[in-house]
Amino acid sequence: MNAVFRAIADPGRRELLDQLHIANGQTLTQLCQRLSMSRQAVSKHLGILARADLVIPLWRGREKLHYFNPIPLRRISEQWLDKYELSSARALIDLQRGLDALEPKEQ
Amino acid sequence: MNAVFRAIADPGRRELLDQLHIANGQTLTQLCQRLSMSRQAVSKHLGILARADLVIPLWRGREKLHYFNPIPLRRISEQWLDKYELSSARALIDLQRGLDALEPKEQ
DNA sequence: TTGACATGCAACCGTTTAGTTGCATATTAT
DNA sequence: ATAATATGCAACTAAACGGTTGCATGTCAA
Repeated sequence: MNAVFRAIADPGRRELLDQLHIANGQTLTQLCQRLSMSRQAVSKHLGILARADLVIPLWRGREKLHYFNPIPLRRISEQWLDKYELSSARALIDLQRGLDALEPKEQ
Repeated sequence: MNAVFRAIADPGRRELLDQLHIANGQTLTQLCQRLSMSRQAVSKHLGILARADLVIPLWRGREKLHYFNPIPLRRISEQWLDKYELSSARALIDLQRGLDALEPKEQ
């Protein structure tokens, strides 16, 4: 799961996911036409996304079509984010208590 | 929002969030006792988490209590993850189509 | 079969990152 | 007042990262 977190940490790679979200199954050349990144840069980013399973490449002759895979993001959501989401009210109450114990002088 | 993505990209910082999730409002010294990280390392990580608003520090005398703030994660969830979640079925169909157009020979 | 096209690979460079070490500051307790 | 405690700050190092350049490989089309 760490590979996914690292992969989505870069704005360029998130932009890349957005592109595939708009039009799935694009080639490397198509992607770098829209993204004002060099081919090599895009290629490296796609490699990182593929290693994180966020992108699945399919060879079609000399072209490599890139497909977005939503499963890793769902795992992040269910196995990580939700844990904090469920107790977020509790966390905010804790914070409020901390503030209450501190602020009386500042009134 | 980029600061949040970068903040949660590091496993040590995610561990730190987990600690605060278990017990909110801990001090720097308490946190590095449980985490087998040096004090300076934890301190730097807390700085990054605080700059991303994931942690809110409150001074109490010479102690600094650290509170987890769930709001940025909720924003990630609602303004970023959900976009992909909603169209995840579509993405999987696209991928299946790509596979179908390729695999007949491999049967 | 040859030239154009799509991509990969490897070396390199500058910057950022995570982490350490050493010292400084401020607060509490004796 | 002084010693112990809690934290901050600055400089430094090693590794990772994002990006570029140059060349190699494989596929299609004339």
